[in-house]
Amino acid sequence: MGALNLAEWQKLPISLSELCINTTLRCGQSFRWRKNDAGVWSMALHNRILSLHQDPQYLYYRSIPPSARQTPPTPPSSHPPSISEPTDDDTLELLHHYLNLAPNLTDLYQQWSASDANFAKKAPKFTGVRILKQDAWEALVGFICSSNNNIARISQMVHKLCINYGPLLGHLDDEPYHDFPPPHALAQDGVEAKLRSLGFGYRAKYLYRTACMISSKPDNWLETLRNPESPTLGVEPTSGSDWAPEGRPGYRAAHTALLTLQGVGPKVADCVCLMGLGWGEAVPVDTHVWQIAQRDYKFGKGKHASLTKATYDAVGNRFRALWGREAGWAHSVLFTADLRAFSERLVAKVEKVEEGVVIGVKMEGGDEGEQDVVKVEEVVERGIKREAEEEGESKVLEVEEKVVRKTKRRRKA
DNA sequence: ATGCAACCTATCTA
DNA sequence: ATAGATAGGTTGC
Repeated sequence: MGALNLAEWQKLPISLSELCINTTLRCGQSFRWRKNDAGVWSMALHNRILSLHQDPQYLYYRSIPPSARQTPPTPPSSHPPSISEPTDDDTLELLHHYLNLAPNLTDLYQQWSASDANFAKKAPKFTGVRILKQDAWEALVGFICSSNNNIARISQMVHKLCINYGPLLGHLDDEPYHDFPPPHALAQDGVEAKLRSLGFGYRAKYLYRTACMISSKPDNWLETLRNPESPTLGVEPTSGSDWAPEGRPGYRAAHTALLTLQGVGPKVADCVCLMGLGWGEAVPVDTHVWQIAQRDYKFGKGKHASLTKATYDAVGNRFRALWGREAGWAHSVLFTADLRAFSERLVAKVEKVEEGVVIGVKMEGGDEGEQDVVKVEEVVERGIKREAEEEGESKVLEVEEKVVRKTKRRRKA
């Protein structure tokens, strides 16, 4: 962890409340970031390899530009003489855009907390969750892969797409980094069979057919569906004349257009709207969000007993009415809180341990009461397995196992 | 308009 | 140890 020479990195002052890459880059938005043992996140992006590291004061960044590679794709003479190589300012601009740094996340969290007690309760453990501005095509492909799937396998599948169909940009830590393949690369004969052999399952056909459909449209078709408001500043009142719980007309139009693609249903369409097209009000209702809607927002009964198309829209409208124009951002915070990969943050905090006896246990992130004691106990167990794989903090593990035994006795007492 | 089985696969769960 | 459920769903009947 400590063998990083950060002196050679560019840095940007930013607080963990405004951006937490450790949460944002692995909460199921983007599937290509990889973290090494030194805590450096890397990904091929826009013809370069980008690396990130964060501490409480700064976001550190650096990129391996095309010029550092063996064979530049374009001769230097084709560039204007003043800008012969990508500069670090260029990278900063790219970062600012990709990480979507314009909106003030702290203000937004405050707004959502003021209008929703449940958000106020859950959010403090999951600050700095920011919606990335990803490429729309990449988001589309990634979320077509996401159906009936888990984040680990989705990431693996996207990686295979890049390896097999994306241009090689270079190496880092002896590993190849490929850029994301363009639509025409996936619209070739034989792609479906190849993807099946690579383990994509029934999504192989969806990807091939959607790639063909996108390739047959004008090049900028996806871009025409984008939110034209360049940076979405979220601090203005959300009850403007153009605002409705259904969302803005441009968002509805984009959503409808995306539904015509193979393998794209309402949930995937909303993921692309939110993370690829800049529509902050898009609320993807997946299995997690549906659970949340039932548990914390009184859905799941009467008219909205099951997740039909009508219920899907009702859930989105409810959250948009509650959280406002950046409802999709707030949704992602609660979604992240529900992910198993982050369940360790809901673990009860051990105040003191003496001779194997738990003296005090403080619950965080849940209601009081018998029901939740059982819930937390389950979360603790999953948290242990998770940590054992990733961090290997043996002392913490021992303590938490004792917590498990302690709380287990209270099961259904 | 709602309900339902089928769809690929790796991992978790009981 | 092993069948069943689940993981950021969509499709077609």
